[in-house]
Formats: sequence, C-alpha cells, structure tokens
Amino acid sequence: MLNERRRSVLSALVDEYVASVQPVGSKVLVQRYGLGCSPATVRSELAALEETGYVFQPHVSAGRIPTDSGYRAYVDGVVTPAASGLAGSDAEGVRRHYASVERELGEVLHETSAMLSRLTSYVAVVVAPTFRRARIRRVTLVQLAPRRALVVVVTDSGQVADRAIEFDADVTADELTRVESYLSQTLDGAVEAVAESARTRIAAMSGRESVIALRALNEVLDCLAEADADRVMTGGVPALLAHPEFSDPAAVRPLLALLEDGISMLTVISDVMRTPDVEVRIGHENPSVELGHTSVVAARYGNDDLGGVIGVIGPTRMDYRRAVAAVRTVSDTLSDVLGS
Amino acid sequence: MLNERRRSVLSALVDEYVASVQPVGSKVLVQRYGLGCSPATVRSELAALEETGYVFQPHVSAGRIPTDSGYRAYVDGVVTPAASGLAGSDAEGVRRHYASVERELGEVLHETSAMLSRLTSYVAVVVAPTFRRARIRRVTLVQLAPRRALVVVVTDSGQVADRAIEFDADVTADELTRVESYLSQTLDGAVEAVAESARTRIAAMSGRESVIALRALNEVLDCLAEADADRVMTGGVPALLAHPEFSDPAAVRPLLALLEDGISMLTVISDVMRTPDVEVRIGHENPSVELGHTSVVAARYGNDDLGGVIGVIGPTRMDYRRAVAAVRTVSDTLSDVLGS
DNA sequence: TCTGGCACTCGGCGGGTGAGAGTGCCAGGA
DNA sequence: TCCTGGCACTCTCACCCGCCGAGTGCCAGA
Repeated sequence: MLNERRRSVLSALVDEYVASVQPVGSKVLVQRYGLGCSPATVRSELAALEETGYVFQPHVSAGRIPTDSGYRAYVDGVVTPAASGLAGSDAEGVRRHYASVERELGEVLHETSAMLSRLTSYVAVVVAPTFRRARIRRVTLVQLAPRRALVVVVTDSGQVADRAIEFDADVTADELTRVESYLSQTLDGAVEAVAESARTRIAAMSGRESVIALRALNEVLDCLAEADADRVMTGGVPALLAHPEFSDPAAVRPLLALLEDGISMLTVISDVMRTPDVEVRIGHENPSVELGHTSVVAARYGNDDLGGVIGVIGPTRMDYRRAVAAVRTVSDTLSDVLGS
Repeated sequence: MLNERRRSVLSALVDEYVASVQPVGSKVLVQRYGLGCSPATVRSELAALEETGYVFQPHVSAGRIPTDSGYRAYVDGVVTPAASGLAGSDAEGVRRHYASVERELGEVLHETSAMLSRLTSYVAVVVAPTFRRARIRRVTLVQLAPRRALVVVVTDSGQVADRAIEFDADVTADELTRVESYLSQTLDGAVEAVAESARTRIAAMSGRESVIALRALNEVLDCLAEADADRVMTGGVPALLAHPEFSDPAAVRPLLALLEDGISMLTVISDVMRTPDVEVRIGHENPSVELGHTSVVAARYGNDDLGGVIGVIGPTRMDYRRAVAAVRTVSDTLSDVLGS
C-alpha cells in the first residue's frame, strides 16, 4: 500500500505541517526534506495519498494537511517502529526532578503532571492509582459529634481516603474504639476480596457495635470506590491555549469541561490500563466526541498493585514523536520511583 | 459629586453595557431606562461622567463604556446600598442543594464551587478552611516499610492531612504504636498553641522514641501548614470562556495559570478573610496583574474556628448585582450548613 | 517512470466607499 | 438657569472589488 517513497512523503508532510501549521505544498517538501525527486513527482504521490484518505486539501489551490488516518499511518509507520524515550538531557532532567521531590504519593503525581505538560506543552493528565487493588493497612474512626464520625482508611501504598458518617443514634467513644480496632484487624488485606466477606460476616452478627461496624465498613468500601472522582489531576491548560487550534474558545470549552469532570476523564483515559505500551489515540479514535479534534498519548505506570495512567492531550497536529517519548520516559521513571 | 440624575445615568449605562457588551449611546439610555429627559441632556451628563473618569469612549463617534472607577461607583452607589441575597427560587435551590449533599467537608466545598459557577457563569473559587485554627483530634502513624511511615492527622472539623516520613533507621511497629498514642494524647488541642510547646518538650527528652516522635511531630506541623496549596479549588472555567472578553486566548492564559497555581490564588483571594461582608475588587484594584481585567467578588464563610473564603472571578463587565447576591447567599447558607 | 512547463483555480489582502451611529455645539423655549 | 431639538461632523465597520501568489493537475518529452 505505502511504498518507501510514499511513506517518506507522508512523514515529511506531517513533520512540516506540525511545525508550520500551514497546508504543505510539494515544493517545500522537496526543498527541505531531501526527497530526491522533483515537485511534480511528489505531487503525484500526494494525489495518491489523498486517494487513500491520508491527506486532504482545504481548497483546490492549497497544500495538503494530514487527516486522522494520515497521522495514524505516520504514528504506526514512523513513530512506533523507532520507539524510544526522551533524549539525554531531558531524560536526565526527569530523573533528577523525581530525586528532589518529597515522597508522598499525591505530591509525586502532582509534580508528574506539571513535568509532563512542561515537556510537551500539552495538557497533562495523571490518574492516581486505584484503591481497589491496594491493601487496607489501617481504619481509623474519629468522633466529631455524638452522632457523627469520620472514617479514615490508609492503604499500604500510602493512599488515604476519608468519609463522614452520620449515625441514627448517639455512639460512645468506647464503642468507636472497639469497632475501630475490630475493623483494622479484620480488614488487613486486599480490599475487594476481604472486605466483601467481612461485610457478610458482620451483617450476621448482632448488637449495637455490629451495627456501627457495618455502617463504617460500608462507608469504607464506598469511599474507596468513590475516591475515583478525585483520582484525576490535570495541568498545563494555559500551555495548550498557545496552540492555534485552540484559539477559538468554542473549540476549547468542551475539552475544558471534560477536564473539569474527573469521572468523565477517567472513563476516557483509564482503559489504557489494559495495554502494556504507550497508547496513541488520534482524533475520532477517541471514545468521546469532546476529544474529536485532539489526540491522547497515554501509558500506564507502576505495577498491578499500585499503578495508574499518565498521558497528554493535545491537538491532532501533535508532535507525536516527542509526546510518545515524554510519556514513555516519565511513566518508566515514575514506575521506578514508586517501585522503590 | 454625583447628583441623583447623574447616578441613575451611570447605573443605566452599566446595566446596559453589561447586557449588550456594546458602547452605550445616549439614545438607548433614554429609550430603555425611562430617565425622563432628552438624549441631549443625557449627553451632557455623559460628558460630565467622562470628565470624572467614570466612563470613556473607545473612539469619538462611539457610545460610552464604564471604566473601573465607573464600576466602583456603580457598586458602591447602586449594588451595595440595596444589598440582598438571591431571589426566591434561586435561594431555595441553593438551600435544597446543600440538603441533598453528603456531609463530608471536601465534597461540600466541591459542590459549592460547582453551584457558584453555575449561578453566575463565572469562575468559582473556594478556599477550604485553614488547618491552623482547627484542633487536632487524632494522629495516626502507619508503617509502610521498615523505614517509611505515613502520618495522618485528623482535626475536629473533619479535615484530614497526611504526609510520608522517611526515617534514618528501621523502626519497629511497637515503637510507632507508642509514639502514635503519645502524640494523639499530647496534641489534643489547638494546633498553634499546643504543638509548638509539645515540640520543645519532646526535643528535651531523650531516647529512640523521642527522636521518632519529634520527627513525626515536625511532619504533622509541616503538612498542616503546607496543605494550604491544596486548599484552593476552582470550577466553571468553561463557562467563563463564553464571555466575549475571554475570546482571545492571550487574555485567558495568565488567568488560567493563576487558577492552576493554588498558592498564588490563595494569596490573591485570602485577605478577604479580614472583611466581614462580601468584598468586590474591580480590575486594577486586584493585587495581581493577572487579574487586571477581571473582577473578584468574594466573602468568607463559616466562623473563626472553621471558615474559609468563596468567590467568583469574572470580567470587570460583570453582573455585580447577581454576583454579590450569589456569593452572599451561598456563603451564608454554607455557614449554616457547617455550623450545624 | 520521472521531469519541466503551462494553464488554471482559489484564498487572502489592500484599498476605496457608503451607511450608520453617536457626538458636541448652539440657539430657542419653559 | 436648565432643558431640548436640530445640525454638522467624525469615525468605525462592513462590504466590495481586483490583484497577487501559491499550489495544483495535466501533458509531452527524456
């Protein structure tokens, strides 16, 4: 389908268009990319690429612009085969940056988002590890009022989730203390497996304290599940606005709305968890219409026990080479940092 | 300085300009605002207002646009004297909304931000209560690795802060447990007062556990102080982009950058804590240049023990009446919710 | 199969023009 | 003394038009 020359014409065209944001003509391709043939020849190749749907002309006397399929062919044919991380100084910068950051999970991820957006000039998205796989290490109940308490859950990965509980009747400090130590002992293990069985066990018991324990346990499970909305953090929106495709506010609004809504963002990006390598989704390949004119480059980080997804979102006219390299380097380095 | 008629001309002009986003001429003012005089008279009033610096003409044959001082006079003379909250249905909506929300602080504040931006179509900013005034209710130490632990602090207002600690040498579970119960008992009280004295007391002690305790205490104080960066949450950026003054990305970028940076945002908005009523800051009245073309309407909520600031940020061409009413109603209602 | 040449097609830009909106000023009237 | 209608003036904006240039497709020849 794509012979050697046609592929290099496409590659050159994408590179040029990404850099210039202008429809690309046959002349500049020959002049700047050493294709070893005349403009007329390139024109016939361009006509063929247009036939295949890889490029299009905004109007008849204009140069060509890559389509989503064109970018796809470019990524599959040019970027992915030469897969690599960031070059020396940038990679070094990433590693040094992590070395200088305090080791609290939330802070590390926040820094990660800032770094990714700085490296790429696109919006960075970081999905914190899900709580589902983590093991509960401690359950704390703190009484705030006669009928109110706060349940705080700490996992072995250092994640913390909390939730307020309202009881139907007053509870005593003693009761809470006993329930707390009971739950802490009982729930020491993987959340999904252990907690569910504990729930049925407690439900079978009777007495005031088992009611409190059941209530607290439900909230624990609930807040672990619902903490998902807060798992997404984004950064670098101002940088994104510098790109000409986002100079029209109408083009940016749906994207910003998506970014503000943690849950939607999560559904959009988190299926990357299933693929092992960096994933590139171009324009309409994205599941949501809001991302129809943007590309997402994402990868998972960490391991099965403690891992999430990082990625960048930018215009389809994206520097895929750099974006892929940055996401790969950052996710690898982050995995190392978390693993130790 | 401002006689009756001149004031009502200014008021009408601001109202009209806010609605139409067009320079306002003498004719429409007379036609739509029942000023009871002819356009020629209004023109002389407008000339006087221009003399005083309350309005200006973008060019000689155009209508007038309010200046920052003009908005200031409008707010002081028209909005503030008739101070009131939102009208019936909106106010009812706010109250009902809070009634249906789970009572965890973070969630309540998040909802507050969403509601404020929905009510006003401007960006909402919510500053969570500072930890400084709250009393520590519980300190938890969870061991994550031989030399690593997580310290979790819960205050009586239901706020939770956490921080990872790295020790110089391995610590045992027993040591951590003893330090934990020691700290929990010692630190039961107001943070600033008690914790500082505890620090000197512990520093004077000797032995392994006092070293651990001192380390943990330092982290507790530190993370209570540093949690400030996470105290700011924003919402409604997409809505803001709908306003014509933000159709130019260059105008939005600095604002978005400010919003992304929690600390800067905090310094910009948190001095509202000192004023009891709704505060309006118009254009250049704002301390930061990024907000030079925007207005901030903010108020504190809660009480001395548990309170913060909420506000909206929009163009100086703002519906001040509605913004002030919305901020007032929401902060009052939020105060009620938190007080109970 | 590639290349140079040629006619053709549009989009964008600069300049000119006319309509419209709004003003300031002035003289006359309550 | 203050208000009003009338009038001449100014300036922007939207529109139109024509030119320039970039880039194409096609074709004949190497």
